[in-house]
Amino acid sequence: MGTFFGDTSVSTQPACTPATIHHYFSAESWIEGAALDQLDRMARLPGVRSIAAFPDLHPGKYGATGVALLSDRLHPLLVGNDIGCGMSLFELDLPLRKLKLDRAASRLRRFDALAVDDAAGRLDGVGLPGDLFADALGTIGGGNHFCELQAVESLSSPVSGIGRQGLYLLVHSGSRGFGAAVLSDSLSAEPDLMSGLDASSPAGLHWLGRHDQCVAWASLNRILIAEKAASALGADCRLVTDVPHNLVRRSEKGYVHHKGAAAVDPGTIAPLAGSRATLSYIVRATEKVAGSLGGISHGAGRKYDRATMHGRVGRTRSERDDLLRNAWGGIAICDDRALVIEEAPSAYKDAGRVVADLVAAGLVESLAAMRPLVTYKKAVDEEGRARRPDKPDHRQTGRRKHDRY
DNA sequence: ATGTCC
Repeated sequence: MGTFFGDTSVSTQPACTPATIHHYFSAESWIEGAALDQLDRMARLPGVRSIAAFPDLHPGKYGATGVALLSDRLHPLLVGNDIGCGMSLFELDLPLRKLKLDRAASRLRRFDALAVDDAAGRLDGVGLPGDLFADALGTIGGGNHFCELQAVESLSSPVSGIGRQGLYLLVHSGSRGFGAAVLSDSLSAEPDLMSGLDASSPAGLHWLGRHDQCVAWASLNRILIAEKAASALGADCRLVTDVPHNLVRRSEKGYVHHKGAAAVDPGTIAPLAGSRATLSYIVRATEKVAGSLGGISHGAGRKYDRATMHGRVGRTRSERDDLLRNAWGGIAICDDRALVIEEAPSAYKDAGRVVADLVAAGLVESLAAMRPLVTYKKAVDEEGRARRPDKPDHRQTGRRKHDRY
């Protein structure tokens, strides 16, 4: 399966008028040329009417990430494999003054491996089959996914559910193997998926139905991750806001595809993630998001791709250790050496710059800045295996998949 | 992104 943008067959199709591309970023936000090229290609895909591009725009596998795209055909490739991926913010019933950072970090070190209590019942509770990828439910996954303990660094305006003395969990995760299976099934059934699907065709209806399940699954997944993390800390958590950024929303105008663009409505409170060593933000969408197809940025956006990061940072053990601490005394938990490098804070743009562009465009008001205290990425056990609950290990032979610390 | 290609 090649990536679509290497295929010239579509760009030479009889030209319909390319969709309008709206840029919601300023000259101060550096945008990679490859991402702008991808936007031009996306604007020529069948059925695409208009595109909103946000300041965290960066190149992706099948198209640029950081966009909302209105189309009258469905484009599963533009949503990608992690259907339903999003950011959820939770408030802990544990005050900041009671936090012992080192103890919290050691408790969180084990939390991802905790089993979910009554996964089948929880799936059933949101209208999903009780056996739907139940083993993966409540797990964070890899790549840029995380669960982060945060405190308020500054509060620009009062927000219900957010206070200076509180502690918060920001969870970034998606639909794990489920979304990946949905995309791969669609690719097998329709090799020319780059042309999109008629939404009323059997394949289109099938993808939409599975998509809706992924969105519900991913949302539940973030809740269960937070519940497990809260429980590891001896606390309860309350959902403040849940905002997906990989999905399709139906509108009267067509299908709005979100790829790494938070799906909001006027008034939605949305997290905008920085990195494990920089501030994240809480913003509120304004009325003007109707003009940006209901999209805003969900994070800082990548500045360097994963491959480029190798060699740039983390050459020595001590450099890698430094990558796991931040200026506020915060700690990142990541036993996977490659992930430490690929997700280094310097791989990301400045989330503050992203917020400033969105504010300047009138799309959001900034409510709060949040500092990272403990960022959970991945832990491995003594044998170098990822911590997974109730999973027999089939990888005992050969060398370890991940280097340990 | 992915119980990720063996």
